[in-house]
Amino acid sequence: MSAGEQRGRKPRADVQRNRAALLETAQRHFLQHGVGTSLEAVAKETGVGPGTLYRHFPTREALLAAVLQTRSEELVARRAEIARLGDASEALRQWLRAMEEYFSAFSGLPEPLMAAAREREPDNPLTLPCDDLIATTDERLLAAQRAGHARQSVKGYDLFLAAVSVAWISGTGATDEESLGRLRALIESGYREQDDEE
Amino acid sequence: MSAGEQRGRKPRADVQRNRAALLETAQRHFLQHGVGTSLEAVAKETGVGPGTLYRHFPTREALLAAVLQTRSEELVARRAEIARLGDASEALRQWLRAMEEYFSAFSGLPEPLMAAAREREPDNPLTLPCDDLIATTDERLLAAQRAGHARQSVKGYDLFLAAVSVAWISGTGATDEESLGRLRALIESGYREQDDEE
DNA sequence: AGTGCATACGGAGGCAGCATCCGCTTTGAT
DNA sequence: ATCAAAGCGGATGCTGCCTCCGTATGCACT
Repeated sequence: MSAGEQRGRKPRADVQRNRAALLETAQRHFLQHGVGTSLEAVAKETGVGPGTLYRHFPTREALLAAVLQTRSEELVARRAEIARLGDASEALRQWLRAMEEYFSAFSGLPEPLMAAAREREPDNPLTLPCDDLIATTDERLLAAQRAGHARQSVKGYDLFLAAVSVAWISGTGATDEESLGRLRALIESGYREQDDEE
Repeated sequence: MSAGEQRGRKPRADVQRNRAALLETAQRHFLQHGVGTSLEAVAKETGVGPGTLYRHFPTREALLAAVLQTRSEELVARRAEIARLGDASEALRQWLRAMEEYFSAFSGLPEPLMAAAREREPDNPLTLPCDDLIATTDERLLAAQRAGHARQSVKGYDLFLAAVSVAWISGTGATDEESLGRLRALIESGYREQDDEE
């Protein structure tokens, strides 16, 4: 299945192999050293030349997007689960948390993510995920607002920004989990409708 | 005045001249290109060698701290004004805003600032300002809490983090002033005591 | 199996920025 | 005018980015 049009020749075997190996190494390096890790080092450790890396992934963002693919799919799955929740308020809370975790996958991820949100050039492979996330946030927020659980003055983009912020702070490593928890609570009590006590 | 002990020789004239010129150029470059600007370029444009720059300011952080000196003094002055305000709630609001503006002086400033807050090594010249700001935030928050204007569960450090976050987002340039305003409002309604309506 | 060709590889190399070191100049004191 | 200390600045080595092109590799066809 899958191949819509593999006109002519069958793709070479080493291409897939190298691509997979590069993704593997890149993920490790992103995890250990953040998104700013040396691409040259990734290539070397994979056992390929820099040229091969750059042919497969022309920019750092492209490599990043490819490495994030798995996590993106997880997030989409989680979104579907969350959408089925009855409690709109709880759904919104969980969705914000899911986004935050996604943004915290690698240290320094929020920067290129926000850069992608800034420049509306569609050649940035991180732009598409972003748009999608903002749209989903809007959906969950609207549902919560309809249920009277969230202030009308808040916009989905605001909560997206809040989630990115918390992820950014988390990535700086300057803050313990306790402070992060209080920050999340602060944001939550910021967007909640006041009569929404439980 | 000033010179407590200028034992032996009078300091050379070119030292002060170069230092001032470097600060001037550096401020311009930080403003235009953010805190990551090329130090080599700063030196070249000032008309001195790289060695001279690094002798005066051993690290990027040292240069940054020196350039921020003026703004730090302004912030201290503003803090004194704010401390004189009768309304503790308004004082807290203004102080948070003042911090945020300080952090937004140059694009990318929040990163090294948080890094300074993380590593407790005192050789980082940005650490001291940070500590001071957090302490002041605590003072303003405590006053607001005593007046019943802020939730007891909030800590000064949380609001410090919130201010840094907004500055960071602002620095990414991905967000218009309107969204930033809503984000500030969200934070404010997050730390305010609910019965504090006006 | 052997041949030919498209495709992909990889490393050399140019570029930019960081940070250091050391021979030489400038400066203030005598 | 002279001297020594203090400061200067550029040459230098290093790391990382990214490109280009000669070469090796794997697929298809015989």
